[in-house]
Parts: sequence; C-alpha cells; structure tokens
Amino acid sequence: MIVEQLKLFLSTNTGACYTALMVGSTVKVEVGSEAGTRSRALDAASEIRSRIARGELAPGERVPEAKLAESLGVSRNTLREAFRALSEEGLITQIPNRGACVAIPNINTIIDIYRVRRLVECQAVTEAMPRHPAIARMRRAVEAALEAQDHDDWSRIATANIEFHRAIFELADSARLNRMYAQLTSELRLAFGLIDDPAYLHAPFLERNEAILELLEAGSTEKASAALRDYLLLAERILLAGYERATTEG
Amino acid sequence: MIVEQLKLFLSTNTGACYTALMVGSTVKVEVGSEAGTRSRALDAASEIRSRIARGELAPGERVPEAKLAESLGVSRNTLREAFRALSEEGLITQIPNRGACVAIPNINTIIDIYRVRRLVECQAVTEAMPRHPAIARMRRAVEAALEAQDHDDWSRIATANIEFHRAIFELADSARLNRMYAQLTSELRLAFGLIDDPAYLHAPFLERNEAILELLEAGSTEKASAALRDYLLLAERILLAGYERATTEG
DNA sequence: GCATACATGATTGTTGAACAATTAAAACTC
DNA sequence: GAGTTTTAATTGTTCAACAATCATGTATGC
Repeated sequence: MIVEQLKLFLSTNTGACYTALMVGSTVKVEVGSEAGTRSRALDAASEIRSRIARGELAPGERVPEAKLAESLGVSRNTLREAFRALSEEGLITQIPNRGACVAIPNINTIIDIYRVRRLVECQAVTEAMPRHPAIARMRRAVEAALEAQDHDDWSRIATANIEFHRAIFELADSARLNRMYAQLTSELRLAFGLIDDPAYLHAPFLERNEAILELLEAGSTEKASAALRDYLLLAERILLAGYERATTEG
Repeated sequence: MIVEQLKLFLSTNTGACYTALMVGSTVKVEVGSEAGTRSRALDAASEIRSRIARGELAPGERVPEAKLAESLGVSRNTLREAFRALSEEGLITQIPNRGACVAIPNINTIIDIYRVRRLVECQAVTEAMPRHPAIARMRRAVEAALEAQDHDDWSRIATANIEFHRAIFELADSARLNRMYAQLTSELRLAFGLIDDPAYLHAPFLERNEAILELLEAGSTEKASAALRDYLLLAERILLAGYERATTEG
C-alpha cells in the first residue's frame, strides 16, 4: 500500500513523525506537531540551554547530576539523555567519572572555529551561484541589523550577524555544513558571553557585511570572498583579545 | 599549587585522565592508560561498531534495546549510552518511540558528503603549506596502497585510501574538520559495504592519488586541487551508481 | 478481497532505588 | 605548608517497574 510504503520511507529517512492517510486519490502527509514529539529529555535539554544562555549556568561550572535532575524535575537517567544532546552541541563537556560542566570556550577552540569559517565561508562565497536563495537571506539579515542598530539593540544585531553568516554557509548547499555552523555558533555564543561589551564585538561589522553582500550581489565573488576573509581575521582578533581580557581579569 | 592548577587546566581542556605529581622540582604528568578509562558503555559501542563492520548488523536493521543489551551483557540504560556515541558517529539512527536502527546511507547523504569533501579537501590542498607534515602521511598512504595492490588486498587499499584523504583534511590544521572527516568516513563505510565489488570502488584511484600527491609535492597546489576535484567527482559518480545498483537489486 | 477499527503484544522513554567505583574534599600528621 | 589518610560526594551502572507509543494481529463491514 502506498501509504504504508510512504510511512516506511519517511520514517527511515527522517526522524520526524508523520501522519499519512488517503484523501480521495491523494496521499496527505502531515508533519507531527513539535509538541507531540517532545520528550522529557529534550525538554530538559532546552531548559539547560536556556539557563546557559541566561548566564545562570556559567562556562566551566560543574553541573552535578542529582541536583540538576531534581531542579528540572526529571530522573537522573533522563538528565543524562539530555546531556547527550547538549554534549553534541558542544554546550556541555562530560568528563568520565568527573561529571559534566558547561563548556569553556578556550583559545584553541576559537582559533579552530575561525579557521574553519575562513575555509568554508570564503570558499562558499567564491563558488556561490548567482541569485542563490541564501543571498536574499543575507540581505534580510543586513537590513535587520541596520534596523536594530537604530535602536542600539545589540542582542538583535548579534543575532542578525549570526544569521548573515548562516546564510553564507548555506551558499554551499550542504546540510552537514549547516549543522556544523549551528554547532560552532553555539560555542561562539559562549565566548561572546564572556565579553561584556557587545557593541565592541559587533559594531565594526555592519558595514563590512553590507560591503560583502553588495560585492556578491554584483557577481564579484572573488572580491566578496577576499573582503569576507579580512572580516573573519578581524573578527577573530577582536574576539581573542576580548576573551583574553575577560579571562585574565576574571 | 602548580600541581593542582595543572590538573585543573588539563581536566578542563581535555577529557583525558592525568596523574600529576611533583618529582623534585619537576611536575611529572602521566596520561591515564586507555584501559583504565574505558567504560562499559564505550565497550558496548565498540562491539556494536564491530558488528556493523562485520555485517552482522545490516544497514536499516532494527536493533531492539532489550535483546541487544542482553546480547552484550549490559543493562538497557548502558546500551542507550552506547547508542549515544554511535548516533554521534552516524552509525546508528534513533527515531523517537521507534527505536534504533543501523543507519542507511542514502543518496542525499552521499551527495552531501562529496559536496563537503570537494569544498574542504580542494581548498585545503589549494592553501596547503609547503612541507606540511600531512603531505608525508599522504605519501605513506600511497605507498601502503601500492603495496596492498600487489597482494590484491582490497581492504587494505580501501583503508590506505581513506588515510590518504584524512591527511588531506589534516592539511587544513583544524581539529573540527578532522573530526568531521572521521564521521563522514564512518558513514561512507556503510555505503561502501553495500557494494560487493571493492576493486571496482577503489582500483581506479591509486594512480590518481599518486598524481595528486606529486603535484602537491612539487608545489603546484592549484593543479593538485583541480586533479582532486576531478577525482572526487568521479568517486562520487562511481559510488552513487554502485549504490543504486545495490539498492535496486537487493 | 480490501479497508477500517479494535485488541494484543512488543518496545521505548522514564522513574526510582541501589550499589560499586571514582573523584573531591576534609581531616590528620609531620 | 606539604603529604597522607579518611570521609563525603558524585558518577556509571544495574535492576525492576510502569506509562506511553508503536507494530502486529484479528474481527468486522462494505
């Protein structure tokens, strides 16, 4: 039966829940609602993620299982399942027999992240297809950042900046690289969080993003790539310097 | 105390176990033995990995927890911990409420892997530093493959080929990209396993690897990169064609 | 014969208690 | 203050149990 085959195909190739049924001569497929597929472990992971983002759990902070499990209202086994997702994202570091702690961004990690970004982002821009849909997303991110700048809303500027670079990764048309970007921004956010001057971090780059975008829109991919390379080298330098000041004075 | 600070530094930045102690005026650091840090969950993961590699667990095969846990002599919770590592490697797919199965390499995954490889490997070669240590590793892999060819030992040829490309990733000097390579080769091995003619898969590439290497050793990085690109496009085509035959006839 | 609904069985996700092993912290000694 | 021993805390694992979910089998209607 087509419905059964479709269910099997979809369940094998994705992790999502689907409802498939015949409606006349059409197979109607509905994606299961997000709420219906949530597990307690994933909810716990989300809550931990939020606590990290809010600074309630600080980089390097030990998170004892029993205490945290009780605080979240789940069992310790379930918390370990949650740690699994967070560990994959790089937000949590688990050391055998010593427990879990919030990841500390370290200098090697930051350097590595920027090295990867230069390789991937610059090459993605060099090889970008004209009128690739991601270019429009870059444009929207630039406009969002400019609007947020008018309000001195640095949190929104930071988010728009991350979206801009996500779109650059998406130029490469690779799900795997997109997942990588998601992970490395999780880790970068930890580093950003250590620096208490977001304007210093993000302000120098609005005009640069716009210049890169305009070169790209004009089809000058090599020039856009070179400008992006300069951008990333500068961003790395600023983050490393800020990180060093934050961890030295702290 | 320097010993305590060193322990803290090491434990925060790596997952390894260290013993640090003062010996005279020198701090002596010993890395904990591998055997001492093994956990039951990691042992279970290794055994599952081996079973997959030996074909005892086939792509797409459901692996019910209770049965497998009993077969491995661990509890179900421990098995779920093992699944965690394997899921991160892409060897296992876990679907909520449906259980775990051995990952099925699918066409989209293979295409994505080769897209990523072209972006990363070709750029790594283009920007390779002269006399980078990874170039020597490429040379050793080529020699190992040629020797294995004399014995028609296709398993060793496949391994040497994977080592050759690992070394190319290492040209980029990024731990993150090296980890990515480890994961994508795990997934590629699943696809290779579906094709029952290893000679067909690997034989065409020995001479190409050697040509790429010689261009690189001669400092012609752009030519090496172009040759690598051709290689990867051909390898993708051969794998996709073989995969399609295997999954159509199967 | 096919489609649908319901019942049954199998499996997963979670809970909680327990215990061995490991690590961290405190106490003690020199 | 440094080193050693003891104690406490925590992690990794096991087990049993149960609710929830899914898969499979059976019965019924068209």
